[in-house]
Amino acid sequence: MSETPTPPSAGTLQRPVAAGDHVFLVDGSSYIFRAYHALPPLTRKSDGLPVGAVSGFCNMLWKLLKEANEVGVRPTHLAVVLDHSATTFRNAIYPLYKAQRPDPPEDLRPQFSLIRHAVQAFNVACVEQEGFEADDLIATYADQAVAAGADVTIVSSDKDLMQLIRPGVVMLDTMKGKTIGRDEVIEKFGVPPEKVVDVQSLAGDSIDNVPGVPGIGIKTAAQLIETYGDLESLLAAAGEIKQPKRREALIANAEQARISMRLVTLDTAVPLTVPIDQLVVRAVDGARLIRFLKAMEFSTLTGRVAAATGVEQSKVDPDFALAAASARTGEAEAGSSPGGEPLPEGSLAAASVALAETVAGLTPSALAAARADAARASPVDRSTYETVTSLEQLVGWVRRASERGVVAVDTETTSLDPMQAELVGVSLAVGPGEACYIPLAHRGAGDGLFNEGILEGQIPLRAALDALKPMLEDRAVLKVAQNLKYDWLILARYGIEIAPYDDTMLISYVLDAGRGPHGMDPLSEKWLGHTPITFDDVTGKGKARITFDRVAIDRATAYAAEDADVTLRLWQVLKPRLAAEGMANVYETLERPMIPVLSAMERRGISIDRGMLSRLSGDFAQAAAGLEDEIHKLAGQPFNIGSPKQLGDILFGVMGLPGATKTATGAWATGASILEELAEQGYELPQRILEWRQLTKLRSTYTDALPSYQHPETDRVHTSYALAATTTGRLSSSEPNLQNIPVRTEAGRKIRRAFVAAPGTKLVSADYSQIELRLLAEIADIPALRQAFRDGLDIHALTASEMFGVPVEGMPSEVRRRAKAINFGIIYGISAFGLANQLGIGREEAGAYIKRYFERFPGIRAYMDETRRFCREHGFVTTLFGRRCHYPEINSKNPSVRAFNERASINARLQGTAADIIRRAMIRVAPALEAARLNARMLLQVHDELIFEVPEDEVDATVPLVTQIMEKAPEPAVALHVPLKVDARAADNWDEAH
DNA sequence: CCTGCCCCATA
DNA sequence: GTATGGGGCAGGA
Repeated sequence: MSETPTPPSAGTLQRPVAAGDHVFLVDGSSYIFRAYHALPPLTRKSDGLPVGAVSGFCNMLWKLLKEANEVGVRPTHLAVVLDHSATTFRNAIYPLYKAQRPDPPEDLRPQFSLIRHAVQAFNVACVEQEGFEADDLIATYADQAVAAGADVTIVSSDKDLMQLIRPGVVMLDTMKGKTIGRDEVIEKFGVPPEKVVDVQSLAGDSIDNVPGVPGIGIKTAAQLIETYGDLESLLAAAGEIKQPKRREALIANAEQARISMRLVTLDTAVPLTVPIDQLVVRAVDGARLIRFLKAMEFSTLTGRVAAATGVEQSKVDPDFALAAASARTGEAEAGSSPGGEPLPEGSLAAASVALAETVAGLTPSALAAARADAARASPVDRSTYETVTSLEQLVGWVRRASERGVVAVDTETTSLDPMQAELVGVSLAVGPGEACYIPLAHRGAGDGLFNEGILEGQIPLRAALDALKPMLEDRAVLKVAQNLKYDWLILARYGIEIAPYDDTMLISYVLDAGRGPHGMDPLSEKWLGHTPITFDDVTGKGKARITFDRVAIDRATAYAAEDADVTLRLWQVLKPRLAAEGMANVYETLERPMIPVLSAMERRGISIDRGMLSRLSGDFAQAAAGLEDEIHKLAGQPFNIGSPKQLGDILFGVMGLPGATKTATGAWATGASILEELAEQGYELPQRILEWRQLTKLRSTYTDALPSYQHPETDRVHTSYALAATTTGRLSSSEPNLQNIPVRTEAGRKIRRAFVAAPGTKLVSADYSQIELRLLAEIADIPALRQAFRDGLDIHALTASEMFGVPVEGMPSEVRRRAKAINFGIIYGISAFGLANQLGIGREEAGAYIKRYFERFPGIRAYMDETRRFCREHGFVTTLFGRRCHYPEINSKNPSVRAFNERASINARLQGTAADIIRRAMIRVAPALEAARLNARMLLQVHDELIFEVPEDEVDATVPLVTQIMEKAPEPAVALHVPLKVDARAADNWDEAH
């Protein structure tokens, strides 16, 4: 590359400016605005991120550095100078200065920090300084350069910089491709550069809100300055001016003109934090630059840079933190299906490789391995954590986060319940060991009566959030959290919507579901070999537990900053594994997008009829009390019916009823099936006990518990969904568990009736019909079953007919019931033992059923064999959408453990695929409703059912929309050979809607 | 006060 | 036979 000589000083950080040098000062801020308006809009192809200004900026910078530029000289020193903040010393002079400047347009905003990344990628100095405008920095650098005998080119067309032009200093308008020198300034202002400020202080500037003298514009100002020499001379001689209006205006606004002079005059004495010597041009690192350009998807420039630097671009991956795959929140599909079928959406195939910040030649798995090694190598050192107590400190951390492009975030609050929690502090980590805690609402460790006030030395909460919000919402800064849904809910209540984001818990879940817990402490142990301070350590536990706002700030810093530190390290270890193990697609399409979906559902909650539950509770209690008397009478003595131990003694010890069996621990078994057996034989006591158990269960678990979960402000019940709790991909619900609300018995359904629609709305319940059986037909590839579903037949009756040779017409219900049990048994990984239990028949008979079933449906036996074989070989099974469910004990020497894992793995493919499908539907519902301008809100998910709250007059429009989304949810990733069927209904309560 | 066990509610 | 969460009891701290 003889055309692109390495600067003589390459590799050194600084070299004094000397005669013959050429200093280029790029006015970054004004360039960005200009490029935005002048260039055609450009968005990144794969996700629509606006990048027009970034593109223009990169092309300009490349030209300056490597190709012929208009000045015909290459810089020895170069800096991109940016405005740091809206407030500068000029606001002290004149508060209205730039006060009415509108916010930058929406699609320009995210480009600012991208341009900072660009400057870094070019290995060019980026200068910005608190309290000064870019123009002042440029003025100061220009002065120093000229003093040292160097030439200066200011890359800008901003008229405010024209005052700096003099021998040795020119401006360069790269977009118009022309230089601006003395002549051009005279053309614009009518005066030479040294008198530009005089003209500007008279003419003012409406855009920057420089007042000037009313009625005097550039032309008149130039004329006056031409005549009188400068502003002061003019003001001194104002009385002599002939035109009365002009005379009066000048006299009346003399002071205003002087203020304007101070506003427009650039400060050439800024105390520079980056000395001019450090602006020396450094060698471009081709790979680094290409990483950035690829992430931006600037293919033309990437090609040029590759050619000029000799870097093979195919060996460089896009910058992981900036690439579309990381920035998106999961709206797109994957590049290819797990089965290898090509899909219409292709963008993610390349992007998932981009997840790793690979250097050229390092494969994703090599990177993942290297990261895992490195994680254990650098120990966690809590002593380096910083407590952030001033806004200046905080701004520094925010800036660092923006520069790095990745930051781990954790919130500390007053409660584990995100619906009740108040923010107490925030911790950040920008690199391993580089972490801080920002206490915001810590109180004294008082007894609750005294020391109530917020401790001093904390940044006011609002100010801190205002400082954090732009970074937390900046699309160029990836936020990493552990169990983000919690922090998302907290921050949402403070008006912050984090984007883009990663969740280490979900990454771990995608990679290792079934291989252990995904909480931070176990993950830290597993991957970092480090034991973090536990929450209990800091807050105590049980009765002695204190809320986090009472934790001493230094202690809180150690705990909270460590959490952020550990989270970032976990992310570094786990994230590369996604690409290496081909799981990025599952994470991005099935996990990450669920965070906002579930957050919204939890935040919304569901309405319950408290009075109805209270009445039910009384009814149940009364009925149970009656049964209790009866039971004691039948038993011949009072005892605790709720104690299985005592009950077993009465039934089998005292009364000597038949069919006694023992549990694993040697106690009498008193489960429902045993009591039912006895009841059928005519014993009255077991029947009464079953009734008593049902009533007391319904009362304690539901009618009494549910009202206690009503939120004090919303008056609704807000469950919590766990995304990483099951091996199969199902969600789980807790506090309260709304996925096990009774439905089978009449008494139970009364509880369901207490889940009601808000006034003016209906509850709509939409559930998949026999989804797992349909997926069995699909996955096991059973043509007869597939066809039966396509024909809309009664699948259990058909199974019975095939197995027992009974015609479907007039089939006895008992025959159909048996076939139904077998179908369910298949889904559960059938065993003769289990089927026998379910049907109340002998093991041999059950075994014969299974044998006959497999004879009739050999494909299903093949499916089960293949699943077992695959799981034994790999330790996991996959769903249709590529989710992996791990069964590490599948090869256990213990036959019953092994058999259990085989059944679970057979079930997991079906249950897991169904879970994937409803997740896909859930992710699509909100955008579809919005597009249709419907106001329905998803409230609950119960594995194969979604419950919505729908304005009454929108029910008719909402039901088909939701049904359609659910039935088509597998598409386009997977084209099923069986139809999915969804039943939906609207009513005033959940029971009638279901 | 915590833990293991039993039992039971759902899909 | 699969997947969960939770309440009450009983035993050990």
